[in-house]
Amino acid sequence: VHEIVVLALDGVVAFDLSTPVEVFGRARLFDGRPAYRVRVCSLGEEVDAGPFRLRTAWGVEAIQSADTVIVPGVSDPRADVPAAAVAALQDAAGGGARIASICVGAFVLAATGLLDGHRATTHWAAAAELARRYPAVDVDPDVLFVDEGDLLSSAGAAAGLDLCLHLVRRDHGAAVAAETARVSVMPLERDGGQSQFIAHEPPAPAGGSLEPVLQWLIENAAAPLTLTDIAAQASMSTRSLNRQFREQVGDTPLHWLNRQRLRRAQWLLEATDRPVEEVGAQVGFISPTTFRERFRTLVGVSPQTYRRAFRSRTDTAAMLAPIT
DNA sequence: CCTTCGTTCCGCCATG
DNA sequence: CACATGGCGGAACGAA
Repeated sequence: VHEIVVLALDGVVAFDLSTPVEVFGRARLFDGRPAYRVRVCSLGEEVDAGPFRLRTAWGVEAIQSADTVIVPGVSDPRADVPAAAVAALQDAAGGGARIASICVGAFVLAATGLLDGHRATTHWAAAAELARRYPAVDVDPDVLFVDEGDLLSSAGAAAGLDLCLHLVRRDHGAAVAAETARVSVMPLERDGGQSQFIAHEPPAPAGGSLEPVLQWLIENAAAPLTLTDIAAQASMSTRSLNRQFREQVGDTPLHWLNRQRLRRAQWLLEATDRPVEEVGAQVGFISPTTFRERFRTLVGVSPQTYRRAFRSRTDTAAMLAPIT
């Protein structure tokens, strides 16, 4: 059984702590057996969790046998991370364990140096501070979570749910993840719709001569681009562009571009009150109808439903975990 | 839901 | 000859 160990440091945010406990703890395989064994460990006897104290049954040594270590946020991200915790996390990573942070848990992870040279995210309000303190970490504040293979990080509290479900999907497939989401009363759309929430595909498939073009595409996604435009930018023929794209990105140019547009649209639906039609127009869909239809086929629900589902869940999160 | 029209994208092949 | 490019045409797809 896959071993999950959650590291509870003093000041641990209860919401972040319970997210992995609940999600992984509820995940079931097809035959009904638990998909994970979940343990919470701590440095000392008791953990100060703010409004309450927590007694854990395991010490940090539990981390050594973990397949995945989860690092929840702590109430003061600026606080020094205990050396024992740093050492334990470094050992775990050295031993091949997967490590994921939730919310400002990214500060703890960054303190180990493991994030150096990697992309990561954290709670939006703390992103600038993280980037300032750890310049070697490539901080992306605009995404729900980042998957760098064995190093993952998620944004604000609610995004921790997405991250955990993402891991369930990676480990046991979409069906198990969907069932877990259902049991946890998560809106389905976030796990049903594929990887639209993953900010960056895992390690950029090297040899990306198209990399600059991709960057340019992302920046100009709002403009009405045609294949010819893109080919011109890449200074190659449309034929070659199509071929290279398939080889390097594994997708066709326009299909990929639309995915970027939809990702941006999701973000706008989450973060703003702009009307659906406006959002569609702003990310580069000429016709509102087309926008709605494409959104639906890729994400699984209509833009309106998506916004509602997201709002209801972040409200809950904001209520339970007003972080920093 | 259907229909029309333009675009995309890929197999095939010539060319560098 | 191995390899990459790009033009051509048509089937499939997307936009309206």
